[in-house]
Amino acid sequence: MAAARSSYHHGGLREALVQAGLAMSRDRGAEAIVLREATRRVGVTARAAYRHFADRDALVRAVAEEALARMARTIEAKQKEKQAEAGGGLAMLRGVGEGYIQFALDEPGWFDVAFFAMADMVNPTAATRSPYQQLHDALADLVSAELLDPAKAADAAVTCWSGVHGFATLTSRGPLRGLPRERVDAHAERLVADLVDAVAGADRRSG
Amino acid sequence: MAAARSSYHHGGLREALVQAGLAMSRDRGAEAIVLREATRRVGVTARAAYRHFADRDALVRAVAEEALARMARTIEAKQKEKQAEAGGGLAMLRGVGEGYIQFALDEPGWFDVAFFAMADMVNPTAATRSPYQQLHDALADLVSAELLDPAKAADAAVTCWSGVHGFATLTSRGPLRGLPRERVDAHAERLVADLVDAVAGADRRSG
DNA sequence: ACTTGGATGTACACACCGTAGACTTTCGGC
DNA sequence: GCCGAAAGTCTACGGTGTGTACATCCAAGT
Repeated sequence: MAAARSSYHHGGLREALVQAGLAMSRDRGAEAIVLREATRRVGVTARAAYRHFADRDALVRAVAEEALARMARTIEAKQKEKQAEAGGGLAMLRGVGEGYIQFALDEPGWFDVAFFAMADMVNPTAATRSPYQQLHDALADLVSAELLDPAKAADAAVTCWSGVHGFATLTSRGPLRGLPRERVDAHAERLVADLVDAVAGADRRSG
Repeated sequence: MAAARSSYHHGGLREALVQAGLAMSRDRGAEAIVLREATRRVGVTARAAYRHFADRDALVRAVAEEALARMARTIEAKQKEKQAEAGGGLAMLRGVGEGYIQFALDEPGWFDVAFFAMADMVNPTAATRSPYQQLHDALADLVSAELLDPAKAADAAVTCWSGVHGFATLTSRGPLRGLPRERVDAHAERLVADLVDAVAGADRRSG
């Protein structure tokens, strides 16, 4: 069922094409995903792809969903790591931010593709756990722990997402991509700490 | 000299192609810039473009530079507006943030293209005034006014740029693009205020 | 066991894109 | 007025997304 057939019926074309797409986009991002090349790698005619995807864009979206899922896994791992060294809801939120950024830096191409899937991510479409949902869960925990005013949760989400996404974009494929990794990591840690502080420390400061 | 000639020599092909590129990218961003279509609009053979641009990418970069210049003008206008209602260096910094975001929302396509030019923007390449430089100038003013610790200026730049760029990306062409404009504007104002406060208010809070 | 229908791939074709080499027209300086 | 360089044209090649028509395979039903 999973192995490559020697003739005619492939057996798992859709999945194979997504894998090919992941390989292509890993280095040079979403625009490097080309349908014909994907079919070529899999060993099938170009037109065969259209049995599984309406058009190239549908392939890209499928690849994007997989990339997004991997991103979510990176975040989850980061959260576990941080929770171990210093627990609490704040650590979970920091994990989202740092995991988000780490994925963008480690896999800039996939981060670029994943952004496509984020477009439909806010709605409950995706069954997979998404970074957006991970952010919301972390903020919800903070609300439960009375570290965050429920009325300010939505604003907090926007603030955190914006800061982290902007930093990730600028440093992974943007103008700041030239910076040495250690310097970027230092910036990231401070940035995330500031964001978490601004969001969850608001009650303490201004009441 | 600037008007379109009736035959053979165009007179200002380079500029005309950039204009065509701006028109094409206005709605659908950088990937909508197609070299052949540009030459077609200008009324010239495809190959003619190569007298002025090494390849398509060079065209895109040229368009990006123009888009970036327009962005800078939007920011400048915003700064003048804000400075009138409530002066001070803080108003200048707020102007950068709000102008940046406003441009992204008003001209999402050009914002997308402009990002290409930002890549080479940090270096002193561009003669034109860039948003990055406007940000740095505003922060420098704050340092002069002793509202910002010089040692923290670099961090402040990263924090502001990340927050504003992320928000602009998410709301102009990203997952948050569906939000009604008034809501986005409200978020933007608060976000920028928070950023400015976090950056220039740090001394007051933590000393 | 044999047919049969729907899913899956194939063959071929088309328009469009970026780009290259060789040729032609025009412009500016002597 | 000539002539070299600059600016555009013509033709062509490989690559891409996508459409129409056909071939093949698998599984179910009698």
